[in-house]
Amino acid sequence: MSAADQIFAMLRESSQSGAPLYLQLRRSIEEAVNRGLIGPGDALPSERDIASKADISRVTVRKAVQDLVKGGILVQRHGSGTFVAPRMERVEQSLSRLTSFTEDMARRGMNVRSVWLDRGLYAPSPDEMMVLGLSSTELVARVARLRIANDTPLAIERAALSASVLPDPEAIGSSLYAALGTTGNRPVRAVQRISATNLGDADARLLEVPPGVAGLQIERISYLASGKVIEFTRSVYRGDAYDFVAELRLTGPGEEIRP
Amino acid sequence: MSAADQIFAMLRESSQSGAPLYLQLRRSIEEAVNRGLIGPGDALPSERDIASKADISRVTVRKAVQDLVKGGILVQRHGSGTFVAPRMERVEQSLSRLTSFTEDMARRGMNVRSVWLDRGLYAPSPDEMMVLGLSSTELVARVARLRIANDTPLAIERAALSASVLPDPEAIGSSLYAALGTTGNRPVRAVQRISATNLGDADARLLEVPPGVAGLQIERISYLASGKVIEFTRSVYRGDAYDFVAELRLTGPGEEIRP
DNA sequence: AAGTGGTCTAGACCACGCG
DNA sequence: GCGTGGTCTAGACCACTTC
Repeated sequence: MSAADQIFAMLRESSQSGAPLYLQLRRSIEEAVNRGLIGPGDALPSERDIASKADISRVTVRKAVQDLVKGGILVQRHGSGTFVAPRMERVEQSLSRLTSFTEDMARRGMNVRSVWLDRGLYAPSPDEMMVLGLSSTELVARVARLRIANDTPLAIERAALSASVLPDPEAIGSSLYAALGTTGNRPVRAVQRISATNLGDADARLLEVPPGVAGLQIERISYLASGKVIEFTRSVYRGDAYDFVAELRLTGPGEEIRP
Repeated sequence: MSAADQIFAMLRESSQSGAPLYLQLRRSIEEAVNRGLIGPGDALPSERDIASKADISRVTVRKAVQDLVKGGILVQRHGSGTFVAPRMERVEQSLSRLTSFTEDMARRGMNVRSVWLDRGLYAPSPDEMMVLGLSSTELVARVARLRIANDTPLAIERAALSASVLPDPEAIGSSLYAALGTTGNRPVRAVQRISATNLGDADARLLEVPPGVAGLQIERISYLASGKVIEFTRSVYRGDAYDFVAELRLTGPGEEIRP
């Protein structure tokens, strides 16, 4: 009995449950993956094969499979087939220290590179005017990068700075902060806001995941020692590849704590 | 021209783009919402109406609408209709202080309550044995709560503690930490790991969101002053309702920073 | 009872990949 | 060329809400 046939066996067992067919099928496939009957990289039968063997329509098979693709369990390659998604080892990043993406990854023995998505001077958006304290006649420097580790895209970083501190975005080498440091504009403090979002089409394509999977959305505002805002960065991280780690402390004795 | 008709106008304009029909329709609806032509709470035409007016099949309409539901733009109520999702004001939570959910929300003037999902003593899972340092003959106390603010479910918290520090989980009042404090077992420090995930059916139902929307998954390990692990909590937060805020600092002078 | 979303079907054509 | 996933159709029945 082939591994994939286990799926059909489980399906038959659940066939009197009254649950929708696509749910029964979805659970059967999920079970087969969780039990290791089919492992990462293995191919599933084609949608048409599943449909005919399980005696359900291809539309219904697709609904089950699509759900699992969006959940990151399966991956589909147009013209090629449907496969169990490779297990992704997650990367941890500290939430209490300003660290370098490049160095962070290098310390983990990962091969890192970036792709420029955008570098230039623009008229500021209302958001940027507010946060960076720009007037509508000033310009904003935007730099956007796709961060890649071991050939896996991990994050999209879109930074905005006043053009007065970064008049020539094209001149940045591999490090934005190094460029800022040469003019004494290196941030010493930042505040980050983290939330979850379903990735849109554009971001999903860049990060090589199906649209709709969960991602971490991060807004960072960086400050100079003087307290002036220097940088406003909006980033999107792959939810399946990233863990952010934070340490919580009691700030004083006698503090009330009831989580 | 009714507000909803704007959708069809936009659809006709994009009809020569060559893009898939469901994408054209999805974008038209998204645009109408973003431009405020239809606001939160407003009803969309029924799937059948959209299908006939736009001269496409209902299956295709459903694909477009489903995508927007999973993205949190629309909500559907079985038997009632499809509506623009109400704008959710996000709640911010600090990532550097151990704070109380109840107090945090009360400070914001929100009405808070919890629903117990589980309270009891169990044989520990391998995870729990590892983290809490239990042997397989010891028991683990599990307490799980659904956190609700202003009648909106915000989070599911599932805590695990050694039964030796919480022998009677049923005896907890509204505050786990208060119960721990009476025996001198109140944590003073915690480490959190944050990631993003698509919510599964069970969690999505509890949080009253459609399955598959993005949520924040948080693992917290809490420590006593002695350094002993006291609590292991796995939580799931609604991604559309929560922002976690962290402050980053340079830990010392001369530190390398190149994000 | 009428209208809504939820599920399901059988069949079609297109776009992509692989040998 | 052949098999794969990607899109689309027209029609059906069920389950739920609302009147």
